Amino acid sequence: MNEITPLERRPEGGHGPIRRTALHDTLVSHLRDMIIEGDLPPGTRLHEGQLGEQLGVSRTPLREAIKYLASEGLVELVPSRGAVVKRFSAKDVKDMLTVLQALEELAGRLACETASDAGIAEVRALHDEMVRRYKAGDRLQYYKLNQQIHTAIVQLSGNAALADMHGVLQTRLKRIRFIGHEGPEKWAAAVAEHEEMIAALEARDTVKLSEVLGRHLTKAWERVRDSV
Amino acid sequence: MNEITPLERRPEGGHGPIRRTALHDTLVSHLRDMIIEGDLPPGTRLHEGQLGEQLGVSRTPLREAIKYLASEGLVELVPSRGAVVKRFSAKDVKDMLTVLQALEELAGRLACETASDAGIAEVRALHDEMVRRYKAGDRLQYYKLNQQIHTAIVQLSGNAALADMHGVLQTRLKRIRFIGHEGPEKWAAAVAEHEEMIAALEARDTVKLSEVLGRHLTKAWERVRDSV
DNA sequence: CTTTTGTATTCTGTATGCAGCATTTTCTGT
DNA sequence: ACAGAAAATGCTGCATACAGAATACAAAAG
Repeated sequence: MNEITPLERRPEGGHGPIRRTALHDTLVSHLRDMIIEGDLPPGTRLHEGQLGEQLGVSRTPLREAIKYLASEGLVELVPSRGAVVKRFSAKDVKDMLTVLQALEELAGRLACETASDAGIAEVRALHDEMVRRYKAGDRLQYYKLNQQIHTAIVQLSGNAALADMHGVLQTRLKRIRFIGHEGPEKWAAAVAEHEEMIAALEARDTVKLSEVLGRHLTKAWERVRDSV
Repeated sequence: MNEITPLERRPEGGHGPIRRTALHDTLVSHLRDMIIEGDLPPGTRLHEGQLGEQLGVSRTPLREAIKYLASEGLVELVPSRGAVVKRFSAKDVKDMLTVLQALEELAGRLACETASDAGIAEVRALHDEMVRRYKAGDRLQYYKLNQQIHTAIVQLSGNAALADMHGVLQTRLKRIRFIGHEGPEKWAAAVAEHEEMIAALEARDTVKLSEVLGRHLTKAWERVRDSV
């Protein structure tokens, strides 16, 4: 929950090739973060004038970013009334996890078949780092690495469409997972599942990996169900 | 391949509750159709000034619609150069079909478990209508009903997220399927597969339905692979 | 004849302005 | 005092205007 701060514009006296990062992209990710991190809770009306002023941007690019997010499913467009941050019911979350499960099972299968050894090693590295963060009790970094690992496995599948769909759902769920702070024993269980995942991946055990990924998400539902 | 025509604005003297359909939605579907039907072939730059004039709309709502479609994956945003209609490689199409297959298998499973008898009857009705069109040799209507049936089955699953993801992929593939005109024997095979699908659904045979849907999409790849 | 550089044009990116709808507040009649 | 209507306010939706970047073209140099 941060303060709403103006967007960082590119430094005026910056040297080097003045890499003009498109405002559109910046705005989109900024708004996305604001929604995920709870600065804009579900149900909030996105007030164009006000929000634009806070971010230091005029209404036009802001509106374009909002339309983009609407297509992504993070906000809802109400005719003549602007945009509202979408609210997900418990069933919505469960449904999303069900689909995510199917997607990750597929990703696991494909990854075992097509991933390079180097790619698998990278995932292993992420995993080891995550375990370190877990042991250090660093929840935020653990959470981020956790997401990265799932994303990385999906990337290993080499299927762009799969990565797309997975990314959309992952984003929609980020907010939920962000608030879902499970207790120590569930947390330990989650880490253990991850350990199994990596082992299966390294052994290229298609069936096993698929199974663990599926189980992992079934449990994920139990871990977040009360937070919704 | 139609001419580019101005958007239909709502009739001036329309009676009844003047249902103000938002221009945004109209524009989005219009552009979507133009891309699917090939009026805007892959690689085409979406020229804001020109396109806006042809459609009778100013640049602002047009740009918003384009951003929306970009998020949907139909167009690509190139910084400082506007938007380009996305081009899908053969691998892209195959990847999309792979994911679609996983999603439809899931949908089939869920539909068998949760669909109402009335819902199944509706799908059956669509199917019968489709067979009629097939026998009449009406390709366009056959094609549309075909898509509707798949969408309907996904709807029966009662999983909104699943329907979303399926819809996005379905839309991206529409253009490919639109051009893919398979020969009579493959067409007949597709219809036969559909018949199996409906039968499995009516019998609520989870395994069978899942299997047929999967097989159907494997064959779909063979049917369109040459069109890509 | 080829290549390079300067200039002009075109298009995108952003800001602002105006009109219409929604909502809220205020006024009037009972 | 309360209900209904009318006015006023605020916001969205769309159009237009302006500034900066990219490209195309042309002229000049090698």
